[in-house]
Amino acid sequence: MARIKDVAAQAGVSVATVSRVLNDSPSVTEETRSRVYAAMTALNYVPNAVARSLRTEATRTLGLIIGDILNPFFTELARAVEDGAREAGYTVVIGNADERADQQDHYVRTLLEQRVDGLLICPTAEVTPLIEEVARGGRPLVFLDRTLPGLDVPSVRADGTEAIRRLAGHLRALGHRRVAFISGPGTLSTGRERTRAFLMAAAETGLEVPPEYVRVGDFRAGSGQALTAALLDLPEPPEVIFLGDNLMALGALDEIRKRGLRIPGDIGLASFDDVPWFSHTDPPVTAISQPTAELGRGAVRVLLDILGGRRADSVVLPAHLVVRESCGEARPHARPPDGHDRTPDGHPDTPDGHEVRPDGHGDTPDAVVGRGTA
Amino acid sequence: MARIKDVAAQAGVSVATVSRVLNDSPSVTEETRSRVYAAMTALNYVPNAVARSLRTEATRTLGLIIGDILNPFFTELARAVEDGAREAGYTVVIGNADERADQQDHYVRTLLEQRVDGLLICPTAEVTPLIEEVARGGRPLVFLDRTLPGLDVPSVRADGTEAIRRLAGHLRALGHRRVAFISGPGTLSTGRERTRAFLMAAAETGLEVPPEYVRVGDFRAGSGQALTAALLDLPEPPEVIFLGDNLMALGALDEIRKRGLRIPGDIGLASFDDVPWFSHTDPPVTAISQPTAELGRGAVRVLLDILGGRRADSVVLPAHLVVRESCGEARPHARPPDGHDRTPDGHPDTPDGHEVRPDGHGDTPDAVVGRGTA
DNA sequence: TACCCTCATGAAATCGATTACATGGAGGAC
DNA sequence: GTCCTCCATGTAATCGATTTCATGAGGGTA
Repeated sequence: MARIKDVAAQAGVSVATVSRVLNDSPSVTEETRSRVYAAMTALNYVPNAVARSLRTEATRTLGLIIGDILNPFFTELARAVEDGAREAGYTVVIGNADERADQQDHYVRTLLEQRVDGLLICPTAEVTPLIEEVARGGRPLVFLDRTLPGLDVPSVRADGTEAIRRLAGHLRALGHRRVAFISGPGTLSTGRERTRAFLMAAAETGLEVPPEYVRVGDFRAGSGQALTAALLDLPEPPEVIFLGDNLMALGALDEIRKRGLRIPGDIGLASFDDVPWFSHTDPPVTAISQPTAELGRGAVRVLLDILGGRRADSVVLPAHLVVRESCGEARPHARPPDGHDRTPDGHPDTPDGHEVRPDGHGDTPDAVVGRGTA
Repeated sequence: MARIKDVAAQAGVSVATVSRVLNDSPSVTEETRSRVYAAMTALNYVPNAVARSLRTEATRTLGLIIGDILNPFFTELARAVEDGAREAGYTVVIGNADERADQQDHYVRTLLEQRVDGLLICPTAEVTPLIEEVARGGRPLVFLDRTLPGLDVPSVRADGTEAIRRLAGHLRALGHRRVAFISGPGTLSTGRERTRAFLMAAAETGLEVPPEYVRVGDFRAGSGQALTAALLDLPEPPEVIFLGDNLMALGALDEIRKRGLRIPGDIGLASFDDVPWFSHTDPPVTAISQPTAELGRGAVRVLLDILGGRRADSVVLPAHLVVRESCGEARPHARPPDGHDRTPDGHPDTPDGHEVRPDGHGDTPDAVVGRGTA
């Protein structure tokens, strides 16, 4: 493979000049420049980013560690991160923690060895010694989606409190009283926050939530299914089950379908996270939609701010309730022959403040910014 | 950041010795080894993979270029590739071509600059000059899912011919005659092969497929929706529409739902690609399932074979028909109170040879191997 | 013509690891 | 006691780029 030295020889110049051409230095004659370009194409020269990085101490690469690559929320997030990074000329290396702290740490180590310029982490557990070391070491680091307490690391995440409050109101308005919540692990900030928000909203709204109605899953399909089964087997099962993320909702759908129960007639269902196919299930699922794209791009922006030596603020974006039919929204029996059978589209904010959106595509929420982490 | 030189000083040895410890060389005293380890932890030493790669000419990194990161088929594929690579001690850098040849080439260039040890590419278009150069240059390269003609590059892909034949039989058995196909671009091997397989199967089975029933989409939701609309607007619309991939099926569902048509009563639907949520749509979608995990891990294995200097064979794995309800399978009107409302689970191969699988989870198919590409 | 300034270019050090080769001490054989 | 061997360790070259500093040609001015 051709090296810069070969290009220099072919063009009859020094390696320094070739390097200047590579880096668009202004102090190169137009004539020399074109001779160098000619040599590069003649030799099929591909600059060696490894050598460049060794010298410049920069890889123009960002590391992203997500919780679970099979979770569409994280893949959407990853896509947004990639988009933002590419626009800024960065490559992204993705690590899949598979919701395991050891695997998360494995990727942190690998990415540090690879000398990524900065890290975006969706932390999978509580503070590990390695994460703490990275944070204290002052390495460019941003938490995404989830945060860790006690570290001075900016974070970019969504806040579902208001959306959950609206969901509670929606359920109450439909006449439901007994609502269960299957949350995520208490070791994750998202798990804790959603539980707290749900309990608060339930109390405010007057929903009945006995202790056995609050279960802790692991944000994966299996636990959603198992815990749904447990709830359905209670002497007095809930009228509605609210799932803490889209994978557990998938598991819940499996369990409900397996039992031959009808939604929302026999059991109502709602989910945190909105995914494209929620509008195609039987029936479409009422969900809380996170501004995934804005989260991903926002996190890249914050990280690039740190890399650029600018001040980095944490970002909190609101999540939105998307009402569909899975909690008992009226479903017309006769469909009009010519078109929509539900509320028409086009950002219709209903009087009680939530969004009725049969198609599941989002709008751009406004950002709430604050300094550092709690 | 601590360098190998600092560790050497701290441990009172030379850098060569530290390097030997890093690389598990046997010729280091146990006592020296532990002194070096102590120094490394004391200094929080993280080896610099950039410097190592420059010297060893190996990055232990594989490049993967997928067609579209929003397509669950490709994200599943990516996950399988990552799993396989991690087990072998490799990191994967993913590039998202977004189904655009220029973006694909952009990532090829970037990955070459990063000196990945090998490339896995799901080619997004016909042979570009860059791809040809890479192939001719003898760089470790494997095509995944899609292939390109005329290049001596091994490929790992699924063959849907038999599954499509079974789908045709299934449709015929249900009494359908007029079946339309929305294919992928003719520039992609998968688009061409699926069209050819469908036309062959239709002819064999006695389905009516006038030219206006065969449309060419781009494997993305938008085209699935638009082309479904076009088919439904025909003077004599088809009884069933078969979509060439899961994203176009999503678009078709959107269009059908928008028009208030019922599936399968008003229009039947089937899809190439199976995704987890197809069993939760209204109604569950009959689909052709590709052995995604085996494809991804198989491709890594082939690439590692090339890297290890072993002979590399192309791999072709069969796809499977998964019958659900969207083409007219009988749906019970009364559900039993205690459980399943459809065919029971457990790998039931029905007499006519296809799999009836309400849950959408797969089995391991047998591999068909052959030398090189066509 | 002499002097100085500008600017394009080149020579060589450098980044942090690996590794071929050199070295020296311990131990065994005679 | 001498010599040879083996083996743990050290010295220094190397990978391919960037970058600092030196250099010399060319041009403008007095």
